[in-house]
Amino acid sequence: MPTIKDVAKKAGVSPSTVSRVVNNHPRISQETREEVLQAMDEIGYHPNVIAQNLVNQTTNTLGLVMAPSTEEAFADPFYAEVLRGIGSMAQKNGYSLLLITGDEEGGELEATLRAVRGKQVDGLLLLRAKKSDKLTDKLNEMNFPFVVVGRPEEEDKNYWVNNDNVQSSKELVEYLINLGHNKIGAFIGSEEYIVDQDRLKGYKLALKSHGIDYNQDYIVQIESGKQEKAYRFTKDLLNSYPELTALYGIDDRIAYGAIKAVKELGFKIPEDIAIVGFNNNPLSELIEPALTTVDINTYELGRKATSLLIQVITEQVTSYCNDIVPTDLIVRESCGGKND
Amino acid sequence: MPTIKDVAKKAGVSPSTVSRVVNNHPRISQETREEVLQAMDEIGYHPNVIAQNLVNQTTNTLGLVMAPSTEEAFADPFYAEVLRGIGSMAQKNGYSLLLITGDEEGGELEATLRAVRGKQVDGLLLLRAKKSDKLTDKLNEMNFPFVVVGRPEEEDKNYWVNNDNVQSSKELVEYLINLGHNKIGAFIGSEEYIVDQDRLKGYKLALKSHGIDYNQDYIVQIESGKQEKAYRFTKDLLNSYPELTALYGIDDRIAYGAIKAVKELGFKIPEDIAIVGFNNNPLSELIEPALTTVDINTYELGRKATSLLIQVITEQVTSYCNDIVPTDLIVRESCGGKND
DNA sequence: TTGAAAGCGCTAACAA
DNA sequence: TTGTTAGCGCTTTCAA
Repeated sequence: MPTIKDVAKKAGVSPSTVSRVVNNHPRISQETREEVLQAMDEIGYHPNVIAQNLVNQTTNTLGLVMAPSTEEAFADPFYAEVLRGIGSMAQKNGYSLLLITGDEEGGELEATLRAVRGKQVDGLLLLRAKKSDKLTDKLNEMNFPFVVVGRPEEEDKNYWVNNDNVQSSKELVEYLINLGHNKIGAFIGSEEYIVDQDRLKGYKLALKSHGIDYNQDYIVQIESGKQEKAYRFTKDLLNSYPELTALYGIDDRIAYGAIKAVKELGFKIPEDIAIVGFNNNPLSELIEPALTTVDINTYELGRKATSLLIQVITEQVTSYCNDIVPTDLIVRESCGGKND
Repeated sequence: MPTIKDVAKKAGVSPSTVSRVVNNHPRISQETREEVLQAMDEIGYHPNVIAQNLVNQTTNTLGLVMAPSTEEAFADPFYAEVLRGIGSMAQKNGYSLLLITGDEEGGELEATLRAVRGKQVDGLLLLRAKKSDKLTDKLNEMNFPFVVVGRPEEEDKNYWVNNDNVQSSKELVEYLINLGHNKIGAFIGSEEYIVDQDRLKGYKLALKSHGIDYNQDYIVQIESGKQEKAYRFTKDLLNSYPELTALYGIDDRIAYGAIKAVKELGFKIPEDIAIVGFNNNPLSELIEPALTTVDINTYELGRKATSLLIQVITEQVTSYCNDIVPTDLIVRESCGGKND
């Protein structure tokens, strides 16, 4: 592989001159520029990016931290969609993407620190924020640029991009309430995840603002995406609390499990039981009944997060800020009320 | 950020000694090793990976070439799943993953060459092979290590990992034939993609071996994943050829579109029309009726491809070879015949 | 406008 | 077992 020296020799100039034409340095004569370009072309020269990275102390690469494990990560359409957005924006700005995953629970912390300390990335995108996150603490301590996709615990000590989960969850539940439901079972994720807690908060707010008492018994904890569990839990829940007329799944896939269970129990959807989900999984319009859910605009989330990160890296933004991506209530058939 | 020199100074040794303990060089006394380790710890030293890469002329990074554009790529669960497999194997062997995508049609060629020439990756994984692929030609010319996921045109001039699409497609169609179908409409992708042509070949072989005439009119070209189109094309197809009793989608998502159309036309599945898909999309067991399809073991495909690539890079394998990952026919409800 | 020289942080002969 | 030295391929100051 030819180096900058080879080009220099061929063109009869110094390596620094070649470097200048490679980097479009302005103060260089048209003549030499052309000679050098020709020489580069003739011997098939391409700059060694690693060497550039070393001397420039920058890599034009963004790290993508997927929590908690690759295995789960890619199985979730949320990731696929947010990756689309990230990829599109990164590319547009000339950044590469380095995937960072951990092999075990929490393994991504080590992997991430290695990439950061090893100077392999200029900044990080953290997908899915945990409530107490050692990684964010550590990164802040190191003063390393990163953007959280989701709302971090310390809202004003981080850059982040998120949906307004509280508000959209509230709207979703109010939609149910307006349809006449006031006993609504809900499957919510672990306390560890902020998204889940935000959505639960929205649920509570909706009840409150309509003067409906919150009943802890109607809330079932579940890991997001665990359809099989949702299926079983739904049966348990409806057996224990036959007064329920609606079910709220923290994730569309949870709702699918619920739908299956409800049908098997012989109830009709939406006549006997209304069901809503969250995230607008592509399948939700195909399933029967088509699921009423919230579209969280995942693609846009990815784009905005990436754009913000690049601004942070290039110091176009210097004080903590965030961006809220709007959501859309997608009314389909699982609650009736299509005309609402 | 402390460098190797700082550690050397602190520990009272030379930089090369520090380098040796970092790299677990054997010939080093226990004493100095410990002193150095302690010094590293005290000043918080971590090797600069970029500098290591430059001097070692290797990056421990695999490039992932996603064709044709990020946007489409991540929307397909195939990618998500194959990424899982790749990620798992890469991690296990200490390799990082660099995502390479193009911003326009064919843009990934440029992006890939830049990464290769820039020495950013040690090898490449090409996802989804095109029939005439400039990239593979170019890479072979440069003698750069890569593995194709899918079957490349020149089978014995590349390393590749694939499913036996011809055979599994044949089995799928034979399954339909055994159920009594002999007029089977099929939605197949562009001629450009080898996967699609292989599956079409399997379709033809199945008919032939059962003495059924092949009817070109029953074959509709479609881009894989285009559910909306499949929906429209299905209506057209069934209107034009009411004699059809079964539909074959090159991709489960195509089948979803077909299912929707068939239902709307008032036909029953599987009683009036049987439907099969391909790829075993996670949604296929949820849709109604649950879709009979072929599981292509995408995760394993990713793992095997990565493993092979690493072998090629480390020169454990030096002559062209390939690996076939077995598929499984997944019989669900969309054709009846559950007991077959 | 161009070149010489130093240096980014690391590794590896070679010598001691 | 350890240190000295050169060099990976590039950029950039400084001087011309």
